[in-house]
Amino acid sequence: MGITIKDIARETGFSVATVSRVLSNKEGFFSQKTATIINAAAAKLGYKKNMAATELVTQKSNVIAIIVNSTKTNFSEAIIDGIQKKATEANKRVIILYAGDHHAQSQQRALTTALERPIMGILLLSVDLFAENLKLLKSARVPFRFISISFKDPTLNYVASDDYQIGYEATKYLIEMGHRCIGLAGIDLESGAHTGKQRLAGYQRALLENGIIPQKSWIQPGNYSYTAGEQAMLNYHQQKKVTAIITGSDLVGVGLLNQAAKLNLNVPNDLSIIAIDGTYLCKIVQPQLTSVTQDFYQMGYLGAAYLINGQYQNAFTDIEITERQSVKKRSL
Amino acid sequence: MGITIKDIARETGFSVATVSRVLSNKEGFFSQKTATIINAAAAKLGYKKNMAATELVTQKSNVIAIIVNSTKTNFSEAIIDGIQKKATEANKRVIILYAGDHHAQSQQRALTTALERPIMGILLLSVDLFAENLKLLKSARVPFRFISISFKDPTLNYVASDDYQIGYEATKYLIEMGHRCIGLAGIDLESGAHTGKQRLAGYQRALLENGIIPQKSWIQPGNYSYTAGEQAMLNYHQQKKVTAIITGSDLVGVGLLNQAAKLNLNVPNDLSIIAIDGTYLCKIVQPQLTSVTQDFYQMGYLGAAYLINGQYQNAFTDIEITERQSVKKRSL
DNA sequence: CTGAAAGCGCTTACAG
DNA sequence: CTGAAAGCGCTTACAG
Repeated sequence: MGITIKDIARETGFSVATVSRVLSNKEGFFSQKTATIINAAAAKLGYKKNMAATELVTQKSNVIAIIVNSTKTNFSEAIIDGIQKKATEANKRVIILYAGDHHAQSQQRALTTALERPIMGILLLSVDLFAENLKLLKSARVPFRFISISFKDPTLNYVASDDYQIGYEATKYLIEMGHRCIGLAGIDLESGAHTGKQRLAGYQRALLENGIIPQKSWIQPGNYSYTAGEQAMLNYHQQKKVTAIITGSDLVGVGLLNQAAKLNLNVPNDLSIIAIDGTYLCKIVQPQLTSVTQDFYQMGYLGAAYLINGQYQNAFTDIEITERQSVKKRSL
Repeated sequence: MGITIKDIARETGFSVATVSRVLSNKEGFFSQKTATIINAAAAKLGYKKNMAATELVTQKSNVIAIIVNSTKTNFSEAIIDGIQKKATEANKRVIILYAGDHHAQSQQRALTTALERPIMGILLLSVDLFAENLKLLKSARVPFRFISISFKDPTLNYVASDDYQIGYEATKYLIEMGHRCIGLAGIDLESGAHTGKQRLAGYQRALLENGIIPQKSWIQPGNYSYTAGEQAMLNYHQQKKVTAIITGSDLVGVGLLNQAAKLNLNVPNDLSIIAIDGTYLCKIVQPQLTSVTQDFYQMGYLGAAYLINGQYQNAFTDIEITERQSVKKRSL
């Protein structure tokens, strides 16, 4: 596949060993003079190192594999930017594999693609692995770490927001804004990750602390999608109880918002919404969605750093409430 | 890095040659009986083939590298899905590289990451390469193809929509809806790709065919972004001339829509909008955006097919007008 | 400072 | 049907 060090050796008269040394910059093992000659020849011939060969002999790789869902998780981009930043600083490469929209088979394909070549580690962006795929991943001797979702299982490492805190803060904020009947919509309570359950726990805690008894009907679980938001709104509308809703993602928030409009409900006058995530989606809808904003860039950066440094502890990144236009103070 | 065929050879008593043959399924070169033994051993030891080694010796690769912009091109997902589909059918792997937000350096990093290992080809998703990076790409002996943008340069292959046709159809549609003063916003006229220029040409053609003289002020170029849409709307508002606008992307359309709302303009009553792209964004805003819808999935599928088959012609994929809520018929 | 040689994990003519 | 051997593009002790 093109020019090799052998070609350069032939061209310059040096041995492949020497060529290899200057091309991989083994300081002290060559004179400046021969370096100049060899580099010139490399440039002239358009040499490109075959990293696969290097990885084969050195038995280590400098590539990080990211596995992402192809589902509409509009925040993966920020996470990836954070990873790239850290990777660049540490002189690592990153490749991305698509795991499809929560299908066992495409998950497996992505995993296999990553595992069947030398990589230094795997970062999984909010992909909730099927049991057999988790087993596959564990059986490989490759470090890995989840980003943006967390687990109870102590053998699984992650960098994520503190989802308990997210549920707690969102609820507390709405209570401070005068709401007492507060919905929680679009979170996944069935998943292997305990993201949804944690948010629910934080939500319940905040309610109880303020003397509010959580009602079962206030909770409309879902899979974090736009349609989950639409469906939840339909259900809330039948009950006519809640005055404010926390949505499991921005997309759930937008679905809910648009369904509310169809039902002739005005947000925030008739109904307040706070979305969890805080990506650009919150800013491009009308009214703009108030959100619990997660620091996705930081998640990516930290996740990459831990992977690169071989650190195995978990970490939480910061969250904050970003006030926009979808929550209204309710006078009692 | 884990179990190798040598380990399996030792375990089973066969030579590495035989192990290799059954593991890579060279039909006719082994008995069913030894296959059973070897496969069992491989499963037991948790063997994972090192494809990098295979690629080194066979001098060919089955991985397709996709290079994408990290910019908010919300349609890349559909393209990638199409590519994955074809790749899976042809038993190829795909890896994705992020080229950042139009920075020469991160483009180069993505390109290098792809080129410094064996790959069968490169697919570039709407990435407008800097001159030096295009040169780098051409100097490698790797087939490549652009997707979703087209070029004049005959050495560059692409699969895209016919942008002339897009400009033409969008304009014709608005004229049929009774509009005569029609804006074109957020398209890039400077880029190396001729996407923007083609759309402009189609637009002008449709205007002229209907006896309308194109006005320079009707054209507000930009970089296909949300902010380009906001800015364009501000400019149009000062002029108060156009009654309908074609936007270079869905995101431009949304930016324009929201800016219009800030200016107390009602879409579609005061102003009609048709967006080019037609991704889910058009459906999650209010009012929903009418669009010239591109078939991104098909672009990806076809692009991958051509790359895999070594076909070098260009191709156009279908477009269609999808009517939603942002264009209103204007009675004359 | 430089070269010859061994070896990373795999495949594949060649011989049997 | 199976094995010994050479080789893909690189790196790195070892010797000089």
